[in-house]
Amino acid sequence: MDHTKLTQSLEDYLEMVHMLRLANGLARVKDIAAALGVKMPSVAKAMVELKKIGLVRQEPYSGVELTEEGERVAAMILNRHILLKGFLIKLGVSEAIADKDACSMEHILSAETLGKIEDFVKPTDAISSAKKLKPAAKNGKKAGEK
Amino acid sequence: MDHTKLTQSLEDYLEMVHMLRLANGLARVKDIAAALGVKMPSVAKAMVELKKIGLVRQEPYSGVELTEEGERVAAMILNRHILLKGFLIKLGVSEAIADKDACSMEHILSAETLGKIEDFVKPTDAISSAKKLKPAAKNGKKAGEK
DNA sequence: ACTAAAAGTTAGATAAATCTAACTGCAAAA
DNA sequence: TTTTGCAGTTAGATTTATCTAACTTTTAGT
Repeated sequence: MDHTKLTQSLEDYLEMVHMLRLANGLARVKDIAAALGVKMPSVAKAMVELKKIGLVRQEPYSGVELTEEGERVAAMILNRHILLKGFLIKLGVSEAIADKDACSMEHILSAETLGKIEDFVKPTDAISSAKKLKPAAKNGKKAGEK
Repeated sequence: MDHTKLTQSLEDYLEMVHMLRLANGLARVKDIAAALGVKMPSVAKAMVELKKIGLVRQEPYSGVELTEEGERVAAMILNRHILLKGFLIKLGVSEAIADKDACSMEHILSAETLGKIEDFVKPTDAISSAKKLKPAAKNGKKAGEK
C-alpha cells in the first residue's frame, strides 16, 4: 500500500502499463518490455514488486491490470510526463527527444519546480487572461495534481 | 581514460571535488561525503573508480585532486549545473530547490534539450538582438555542445 | 488433438551504489 | 614521546535493476 517509496524504475513500469492499457486496452509483459527496452524477466520482477505494493493485478500468464490505487498513481505520473513533454516542446525540443527527456525528468523534479513549469506552460488561466479581462479565480493552487 | 561511461553518481563525485577545490582549494574525503550526504567509504570507492578512469589523483590518506582531463570533464558538468540552476531560477524556482533539481537534471538531459535551455536562458546573442538589428548569424546548430 | 512456437516465469549471475564495522595512518595534546 | 582521536581505507552485506538460461504455460497451426 505504501507507494511513497516507488523507485524511478517502478514508476516507469507502472506508467507504461497505464499507457499500454490506454493505447491497446491490454498491457502484455512482452509489450511492456519492448516499450521500455528491457527483457521480459525484468518486467516480471517489476510486476512482482508492484503487485506487492498493491498497484497492479495480474493473473498468472496473463496481461497486467492496474488497481484503483495504481490507476491513480499512474495517472499522476503520466500527467507529469505530458506536462514536461509539452514544456520541452515549447522550448523548441523535437518531439522524440522531448518524450525521452520528459521520461527522465518526471521522476526527479521537486514539486516546486513542477509547479513553476506548469505556470510556464499554461499561463492560460489567471495570468494571461488577467491581462485582458477580470480573472475567473482559480480555486486551489496546483491544477495538475488531481 | 574512457570517461564516456561515467555514471551519474561518478559525475556527482567529480563535480563535487571540483566545487570543493574551487571553494576551499582542497577536497577532503570527509567534506565530499558531507556535501553529497553519503558516508566516507562511499567516497573512497568512488575515488578508486575515478582514479582508474584517470580523472582524479590522490596520494593515500590525503586530499583529492583533478587530473587535467578530470578538470575538463568536471568543468563541463559544472557548467551544465550552472546553466540549469539559472534556468530554473528564471522560471521562478527558489534557489535551494533550483540547486537540488539542477543537480538531478544535469546527468540526464540530452544535448538537444540542453541547447534549447541555453537558448532560453541567454537569448543575449543572436535572438534578442536579432529583433532590433541585423542578426550576427550563429555559426553551428547546437550551442550548448562545446 | 498434438505439437511447435510464442509468451510468461523462475533462478541465479552481474553491476552499481550504498551502508556498517573494523582496521590503518597521522597529528595534536598531554 | 606517547596516546588518543579523527580522517581515511578495506572488507563484506544489502538493495535495486538488469541480464541469460532454463523451465512452464498458453496459443495457434496442422
